[in-house]
Amino acid sequence: MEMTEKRSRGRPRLHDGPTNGGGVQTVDRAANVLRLVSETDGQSLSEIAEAASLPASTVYRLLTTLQAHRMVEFDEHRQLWYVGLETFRMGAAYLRRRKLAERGRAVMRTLQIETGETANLAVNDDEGVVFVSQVETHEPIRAFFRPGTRGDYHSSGIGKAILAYFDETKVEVIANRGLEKFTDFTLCDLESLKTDLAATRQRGYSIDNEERHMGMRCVAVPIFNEYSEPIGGISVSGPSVRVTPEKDDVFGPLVRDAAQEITDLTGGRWPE
Amino acid sequence: MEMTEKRSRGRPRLHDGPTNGGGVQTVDRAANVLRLVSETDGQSLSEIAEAASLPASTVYRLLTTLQAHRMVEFDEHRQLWYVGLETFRMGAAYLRRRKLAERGRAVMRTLQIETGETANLAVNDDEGVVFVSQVETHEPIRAFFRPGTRGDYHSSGIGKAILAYFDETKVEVIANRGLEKFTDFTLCDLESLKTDLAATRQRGYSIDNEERHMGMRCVAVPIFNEYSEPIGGISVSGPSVRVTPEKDDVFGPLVRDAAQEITDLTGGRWPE
DNA sequence: AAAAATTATTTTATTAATTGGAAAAATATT
DNA sequence: AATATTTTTCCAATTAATAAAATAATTTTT
Repeated sequence: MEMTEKRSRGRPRLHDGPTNGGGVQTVDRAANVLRLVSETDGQSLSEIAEAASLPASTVYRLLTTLQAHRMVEFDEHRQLWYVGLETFRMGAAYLRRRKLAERGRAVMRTLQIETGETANLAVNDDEGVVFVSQVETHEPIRAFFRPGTRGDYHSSGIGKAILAYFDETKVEVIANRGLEKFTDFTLCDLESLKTDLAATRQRGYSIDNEERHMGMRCVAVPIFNEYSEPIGGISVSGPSVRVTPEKDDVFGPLVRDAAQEITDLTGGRWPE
Repeated sequence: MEMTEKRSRGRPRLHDGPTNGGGVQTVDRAANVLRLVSETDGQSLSEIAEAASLPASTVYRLLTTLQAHRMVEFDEHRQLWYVGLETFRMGAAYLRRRKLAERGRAVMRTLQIETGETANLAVNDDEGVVFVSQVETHEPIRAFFRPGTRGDYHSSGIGKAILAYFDETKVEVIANRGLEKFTDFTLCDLESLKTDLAATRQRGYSIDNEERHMGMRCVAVPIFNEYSEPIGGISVSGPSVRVTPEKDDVFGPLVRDAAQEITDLTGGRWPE
């Protein structure tokens, strides 16, 4: 299909991507500080200043400004800075947009019960996938991701499910950025990755066979938007002693049905 | 056991609250813009500029700076701005430690004073509820739980408040594990339990009418997570001579307001 | 078809606002 | 007691953000 003639009003940008040079320094710094605060569980002013390579007085003013917006909070007791409720509130709007997590929740609960294992939902951006929601199994040994956790495309079940529906060139671009090795089974070269993606398309679901964490397997399927582009995916994950290769062709179709349902619920279109 | 009057290091602040006037204007504006973008489902530059009462060129530069951090994204098709994945990611850290007990503490103190009775906070796990925090009444006769105490779903006020918002099938699964009898009033069969849960949903709070300990009553309301799933609850409990049925429709709404406030503070969403 | 209106983006002169060093005020450490 | 940290405030220097205006595209009106 042709490009959907995306015609902007107004004067077009010189540089197509996000503005690289022409940013507002102060906001740039504030965003960095906010990210630093969100990445740790409580940090002192001096630690943040150190990490941001900025004078403490500057960081202090940025933090108090963000605090006025409740985007960060300060624990008087421990004298540490944390990310605030308002940042969470604004971020939650991201999920509301497609209502992916919201609408997917019921489907994931069903999937969790059907398989007995933990169900996960993640969305993609340029960098990789971000886990957004999880319905946990009741088994004592379980796969656990915090919401907001990042994962690479090549080393996660959902990531590989998405890659399988990307252009070949895009896959190559991602591979050229480097394929980090996490376990003995991680696919670290373009060749074996491509083979795996072809197999994924063939069988209709991807398999992460201890490629990110030893002893953990998962089965995943992508979710598509209205242009049949993959925008995320769901998976069922658990310890390899329970999520065995023998179960793949039971779990696979279940995950696939769930992904189709979520795609449907969010106004997406399944490819052909 | 008052505030552990923890003194800050460093020079003390003049104005104790969050800095109101002394913020960084640019960051202040950027935070406003981000909030505006997050509050609507796609806005054009001029709409945002209008809402922010700022010149379009200024807002443009703020937006592109936030875009470089992936905190907002721009839909080329529709020419509209949306919240970005990175805002979600950073906000998700707010839930890392939900700090339910910590954040609920102030609300519980208020509830204790309003009712004069002991306020309790519990969270659910697979087996039942676990009491994690308590603000005790000053009355000599009081309900006491040691933090970490477990309670069954069917025989505690908070447990029943939570059950009332579980799937019916999940309730049945729990009932099938057996409903232990503690007093003459304990609900030991699925039928009467279901009736009670329906009444709970109806009135907006659950009542434990000497169902666990003779002579003890309590009124409870659940606390919800961001998907409106119950993750715990709070209650007011005391001897049935003081916590009489006549007081239920005074205590009920008070507990409910408190639960709503804690839900809000911890990033949860009240169902519909 | 041409003109006018609308919208987004870039450029640039102006100056308001940010900055960061240093001092102050408290606690922590030796 | 003395010294070292840490947070917060203050302030003069000047950087960096601002907003108006220009530009370039599109859409609507004439």
